[in-house]
Amino acid sequence: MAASPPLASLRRGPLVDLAVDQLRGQITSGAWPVGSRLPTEIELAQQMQVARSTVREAIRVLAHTGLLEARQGSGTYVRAQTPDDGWAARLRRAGLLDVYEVRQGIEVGAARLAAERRTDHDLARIDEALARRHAALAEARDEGFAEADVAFHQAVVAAAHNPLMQELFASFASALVECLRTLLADRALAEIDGSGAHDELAAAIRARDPERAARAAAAHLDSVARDLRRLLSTPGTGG
Amino acid sequence: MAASPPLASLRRGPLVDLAVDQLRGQITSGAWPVGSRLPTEIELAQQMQVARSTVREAIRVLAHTGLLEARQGSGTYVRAQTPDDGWAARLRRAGLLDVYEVRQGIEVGAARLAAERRTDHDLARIDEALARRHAALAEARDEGFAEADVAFHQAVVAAAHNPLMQELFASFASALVECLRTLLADRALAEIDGSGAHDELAAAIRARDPERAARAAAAHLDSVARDLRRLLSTPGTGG
DNA sequence: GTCCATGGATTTGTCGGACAACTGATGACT
DNA sequence: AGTCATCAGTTGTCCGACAAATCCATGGAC
Repeated sequence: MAASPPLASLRRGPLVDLAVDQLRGQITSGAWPVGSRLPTEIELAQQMQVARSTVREAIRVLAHTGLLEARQGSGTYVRAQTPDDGWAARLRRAGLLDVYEVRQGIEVGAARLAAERRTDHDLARIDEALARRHAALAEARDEGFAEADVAFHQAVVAAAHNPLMQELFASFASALVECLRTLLADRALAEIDGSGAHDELAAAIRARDPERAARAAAAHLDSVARDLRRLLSTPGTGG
Repeated sequence: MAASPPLASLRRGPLVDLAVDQLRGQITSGAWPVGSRLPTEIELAQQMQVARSTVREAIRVLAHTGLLEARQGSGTYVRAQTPDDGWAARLRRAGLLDVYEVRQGIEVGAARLAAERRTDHDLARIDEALARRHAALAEARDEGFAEADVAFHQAVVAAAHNPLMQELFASFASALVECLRTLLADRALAEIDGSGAHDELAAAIRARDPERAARAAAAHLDSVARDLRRLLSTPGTGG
């Protein structure tokens, strides 16, 4: 189970740092939602094949950065999805288009890596989000659609198995939701779908075809970026 | 219920948090100058009247905020007097490959945008850095080469006119220099040039050809990434 | 004299177990 | 029904042991 050949080399550094990355990955990827309770320290230690003290040091680090909160006698809970340093504020000050352009670059690279490194578990998460997205699209539920769409992209990035990428993307999430809201305010839900671009991306990742995945991601993100540019350049909607 | 009793409990919170405060106080107050070595974990435990594991958790927290650095077999040292902000903390701990992969995504996108938005001034900066890079290459000056190379890429990103992208890339700079150093330690300077990939990228930006610029950037970064992966996955050079 | 390897001492990294402190819920008693 | 004691579960802290990495002094080869 723990043998994942194509993954990052084991023992890159101290075990604690690896444990921190792994736990943070579960949070930033959305696998552990805000407010949820983590497995007990003993269970985590068994799952990661390390001692409880190692898990404790990792949890303490994340608790000190604001991502986790440990309550004695009760358990450890997810407090936030991204650290609350000045990085969030800087993002808020940046323009939507600037954020989207950076996201574009990251996600195209993530799509390529995801096609190379995805596990079956990654694929299941991607498919699950995609199914939710389809359902919301069929029922024309805007808010459900936005949530599922972001979850889909987050699952793709998670499949790239790059902690830094994952965290960066997670901090973009709120801005991306705002992008979607901006688009939804102007256009009908059906126009945003991108004519199955998401299905194509998922299929490419399933087929482990990096170039195809990168093309699918680039095409979709490009078209959305064009829409966003046109929309934001016209002084139509104040907001 | 939560009314604080007249006798404030000696334990304001978990012992570890108190230990963190105490250690941080020693650093921020200057009692422990930057670069100095801390007492051993056992000595600290005796001085604070806590167990070594408690001291360890506290040290780990401060290490992750950038104030301390623990070196196995050597000791724990003061790394900075104030916590480093933003992404610096996260980047320092991330693997070189992770950073490079994110950089890859950003710079390919930046190359495309640069081809669309570059001004004559941007072009001049790019050409100037490229000339310095060529000169350093001809004279086989490693350090000058690394500096000029990073300056070139930074100029390309600047030409994209996306403040967020620029800031993000700037925070990568130190990690990129380390990537270059890793490569230079293994290979000859001539092998790194990439057979004129930089000239091709500059030419594409000059010609305002986004797709050609993106292709040039992707090709170059991909080849370097492959070298880096091969180098970092083999335990050949002990760093 | 200079250089290297070599082995011991030192220090952090990880492990496993034990008990205390606290929480939440269950069940007994009034 | 309400109140309280009890108990299992979880985090907090402590302890001891060994592994891994580093530092340094010692000594031999040249």
